[in-house]
Amino acid sequence: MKIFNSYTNQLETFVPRHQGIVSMYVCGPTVYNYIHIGNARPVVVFDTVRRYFESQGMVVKFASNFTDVDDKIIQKAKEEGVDEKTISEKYINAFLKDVASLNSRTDYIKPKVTEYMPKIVDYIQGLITIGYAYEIEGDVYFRVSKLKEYGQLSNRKLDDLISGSRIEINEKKESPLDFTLWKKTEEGIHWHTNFSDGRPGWHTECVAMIDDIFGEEIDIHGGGTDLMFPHHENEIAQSLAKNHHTVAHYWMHNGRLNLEGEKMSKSTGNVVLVKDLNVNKLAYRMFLLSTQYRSPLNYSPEALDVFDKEWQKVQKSVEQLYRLLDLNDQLKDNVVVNASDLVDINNYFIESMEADFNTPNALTALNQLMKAINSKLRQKPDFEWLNQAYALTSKFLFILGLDFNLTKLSIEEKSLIKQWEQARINKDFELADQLRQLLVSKGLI
RNA sequence: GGACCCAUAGCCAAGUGGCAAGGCAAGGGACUGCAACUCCCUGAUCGUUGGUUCAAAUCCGACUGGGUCCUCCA
Repeated sequence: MKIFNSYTNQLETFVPRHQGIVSMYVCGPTVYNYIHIGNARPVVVFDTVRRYFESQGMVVKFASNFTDVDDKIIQKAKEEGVDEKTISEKYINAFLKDVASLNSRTDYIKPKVTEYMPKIVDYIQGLITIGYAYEIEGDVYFRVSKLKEYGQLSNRKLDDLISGSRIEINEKKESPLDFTLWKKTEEGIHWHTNFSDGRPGWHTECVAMIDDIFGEEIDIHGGGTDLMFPHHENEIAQSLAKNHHTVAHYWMHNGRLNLEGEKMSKSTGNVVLVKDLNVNKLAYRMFLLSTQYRSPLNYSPEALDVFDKEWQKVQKSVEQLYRLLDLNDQLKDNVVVNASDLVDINNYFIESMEADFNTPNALTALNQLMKAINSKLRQKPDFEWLNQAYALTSKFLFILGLDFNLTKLSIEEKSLIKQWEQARINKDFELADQLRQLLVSKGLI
């Protein structure tokens, strides 16, 4: 398995710290609104990464946070005249619902800032103790100049950062690059600490959570490229200071999703929400996987329509295959795939995924498989081959997160389908058309 | 202003030194009781321009055109 490591800026062979176990952390949402289709990209990308490792027999320990303390949440709470918890709970639930609709797993560790406050405060206190942070008038800042590695991840030099800085000069800070760990405030939800009454900056939560959940370095840290600087750079800075390592062995960053060529973000209002997508959500997932995760991806309704059709084709082929096997009582479990054409397709699929999760090529393999199945469905049934093809299809769909439920036919349904087939053989087309209409209305063909 | 990325057929998109995958659209054909579905065939001097090499979409330089980050953002 090769993974492009953003920290070293090169393709590297993936070796987990502990054999057979993969630890992953992905930066999660700030919960003040419904997620848009761009927010869904890292969710789907890293869910697919997780699914692939699991399909290879590895145990994946996966965590992703909820930022439930933030200026925007406080502002929203004020606007709506409710407390912050009401807002964050509402949008955490909405997030999980949207994630599930994209067939991304929700069974992962979900730490919240509000539940991590003592550990975040301890983390900050620890940084002060070792001289990597300082407190001024109740605010606490990280002392960036003390860390010569700063800028490695985002490939920046300290001098460039200072000269190119558009950050307003904060007189209190020692250097404009120093970032806030704790901010003194009495507005909105806040906590009492030795430094002041206030709340944390947003860079400490992830490292404090990773420290607590994983105890040591993790294998993979994921997130969008836009988080590289400053957020991930600052995570690394804090971790280097406190733990002398860079949090993760592999840093993975997914590219942005643009809307009709324009940047999409909640703050500009230029958004399409996941819950408002009017196509099958799995078609949207397929669209997201149709481009390599590191490349930018441009969304347009027309582009999505293509995958809506693609998805329906796949769905139809898989259903037909399943129905045929079911109708003939030929469905089997634990099928070994050894037909040479299927083995070739499987090899291509696996090679693609092993090459830094090349999902576009994995989708090509899925396409080849569908084509092979469609051809075989027109021939005299070879149930051995068809069962193998079904097993392979199920595997591909699981890994890509495009799996969907198929239910076995009842005896009555089987009988109906057989009657329809017989009517056609008998050239009783009036009866055949009636039966076909009935079967279509039941969603069986 | 500083840092960085991208440019492959009408559209989407793989390929990162050895004759340019795949999908959509388009055209042709096959199958079919009618439908729908499906299958087969047809398309590229890889943005422009210099260079390195036996060999370049792929490496290096310049140019042009897009985009990202430096501020909240996934």
